[in-house]
Amino acid sequence: MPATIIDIKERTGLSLATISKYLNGGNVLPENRVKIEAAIKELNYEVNEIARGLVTKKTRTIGIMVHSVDSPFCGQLLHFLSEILRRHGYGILICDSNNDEEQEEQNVKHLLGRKVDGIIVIPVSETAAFLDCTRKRNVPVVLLDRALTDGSFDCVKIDNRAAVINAMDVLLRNNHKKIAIIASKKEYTGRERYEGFKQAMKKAGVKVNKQYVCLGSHSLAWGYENMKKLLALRERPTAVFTDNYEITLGAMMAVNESGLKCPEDISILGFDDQIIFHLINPPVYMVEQPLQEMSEKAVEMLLGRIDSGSLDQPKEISLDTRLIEGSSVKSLP
Amino acid sequence: MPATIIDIKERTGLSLATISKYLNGGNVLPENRVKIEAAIKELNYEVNEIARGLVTKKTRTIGIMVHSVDSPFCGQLLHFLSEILRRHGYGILICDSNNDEEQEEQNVKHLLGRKVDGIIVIPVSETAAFLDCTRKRNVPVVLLDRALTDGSFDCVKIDNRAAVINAMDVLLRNNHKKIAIIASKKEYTGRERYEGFKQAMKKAGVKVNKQYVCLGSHSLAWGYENMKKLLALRERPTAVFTDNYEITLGAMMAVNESGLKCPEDISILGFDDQIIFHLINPPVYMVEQPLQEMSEKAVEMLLGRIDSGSLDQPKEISLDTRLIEGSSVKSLP
DNA sequence: CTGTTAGCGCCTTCAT
DNA sequence: ATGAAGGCGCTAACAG
Repeated sequence: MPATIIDIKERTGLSLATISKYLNGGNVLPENRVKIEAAIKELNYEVNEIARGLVTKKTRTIGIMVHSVDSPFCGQLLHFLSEILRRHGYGILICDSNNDEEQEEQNVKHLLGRKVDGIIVIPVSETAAFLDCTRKRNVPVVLLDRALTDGSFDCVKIDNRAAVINAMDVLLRNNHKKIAIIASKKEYTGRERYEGFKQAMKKAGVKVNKQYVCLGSHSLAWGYENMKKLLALRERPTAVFTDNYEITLGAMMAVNESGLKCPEDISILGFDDQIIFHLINPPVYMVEQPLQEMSEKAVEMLLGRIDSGSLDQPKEISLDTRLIEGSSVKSLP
Repeated sequence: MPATIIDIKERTGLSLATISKYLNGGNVLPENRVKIEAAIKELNYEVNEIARGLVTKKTRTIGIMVHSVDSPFCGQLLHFLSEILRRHGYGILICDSNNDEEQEEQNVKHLLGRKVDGIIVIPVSETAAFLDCTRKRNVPVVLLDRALTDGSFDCVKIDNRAAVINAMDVLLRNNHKKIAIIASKKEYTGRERYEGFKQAMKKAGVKVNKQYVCLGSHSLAWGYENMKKLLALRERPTAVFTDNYEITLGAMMAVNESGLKCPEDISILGFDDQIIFHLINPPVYMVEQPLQEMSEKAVEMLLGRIDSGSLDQPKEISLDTRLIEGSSVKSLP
């Protein structure tokens, strides 16, 4: 049985109110403060956050829903989010949506029942229906990495189109024309990056060969298969833009396995910075997302809503990315 | 303001007790059940788990502490754990210890303050001191993957020595004698697997060359650097056992970069099954851990303790591993 | 099967 | 600065 505030009341002779005040950072006579602190130590007292939550209506807990815990991208984001939230005194309740919209919907309910103060979500769904109940309950939500097609929620993401346009410049100024893309099709990020790809090509006056456009799933397998396919084409592309970590990795493997060399035989431009891409040979040219900054902004926006209860117009923040130089792009004459 | 049980009491004219009973799966007259269900739907009522927790002293929440969220191994485990616990109606509070013992200690306190019903931990620390407070508070703990040098807690892990001995047989029966090991030094798993390595060598009557023993950190860099070092030796080993995912990956990169070929020039035997090892060329011979089974056992043990309040002697479960055939081992004459 | 009555541990007015 | 009392939303005895 853990000690309660009553135990320390009896131990110190003070009233509940005084102790509670101390616990919450209020002013207490120095002598009383000493007494209380002694009692806390001896009794090994610890605030019962549950009881506190019941009366304050704040659990100091943030729910985090990720499309897949089992993904390095989410893992890194979770790492930052958890560190930042801890610094603010918040705990985190993590839910794995497991790339499943139904699960995602259940997760929201689950978090709401647990009275989280707010929710950060890297969504699976593309529409906002699953978030309706957070509205009714007035629980603030911040979208991370992926925006939704409808509904208005705060959102922190990167400027995907600009990132791709900027990155594609590397290929274009090295005189690549036969440029392929392997990307995910349904996700917000995949769609946006494909847009960026098309815009970059258009601006450069380079025609997009339909055979070079491989839109499918966000998976290593998709990257692998399609790179194989591209390499087998009669008119092989000279460069490939790979849309995310999984796809890039799969594509690199396909190249290695084919006996061809990157960048001599094919150039690769990737998205997402994972340590592995620095270490393999050649190091990959890629777009780095500011994961820490994204996490910080997301927390900042969420806590802002929570603290102020503000219902202002939702904000959408698009952060800049950085292009990391590698040796995976060949310069063409 | 979410609806409370009182709102539905007024809406139905029933008493709190009846409604509570319904909420907890008790028997209620069919007509009342209908009334209650209607009210719940209309009022959009949802049990307040906080209030419930305050009285039942159960939060139906399990704390999970991992040495690093940002690691594929932990990510996969989290995936399974979260799915299994959800099935049992539990939520999870995840803490990232970030490979830091101090953080780990704070995490325990944090979880205890949040009154989790139990804790599953993949520890950073090697001794059990940081878990003392769980004892005082009578909160059950299950260790996962890594045992501690002292203290007695339930523990679910694999039989590391047997796994390595079994795996090493592949190298030995293919007539490898110059076998190196790159492993982590401090961690429980690293130590155990090194033990297994030595035993296997001893049993086979093969002497361990000290130059071939690289004990250090659990990191990609360690694998990379040491494989480079091994490849540069005058008397290069013919095979290398790599202790875990990160090290194996680093080692593979070093090989690729060196221009040498696996398995022609050097054979590799890895630990931990990650999809990437199936896809690279050559697919890696490796030990697969039964992550799902580990997760299930851990949950089972923990919920067992929670439900029964039993304080029986802690149990240690060692699961069997599976050897996955690859093409990364060459047969020597 | 249903209703009444106490709390769970804490924070928050109010007085003092 | 401190104390006394009431209540957060729910469940757990009881009694009927």
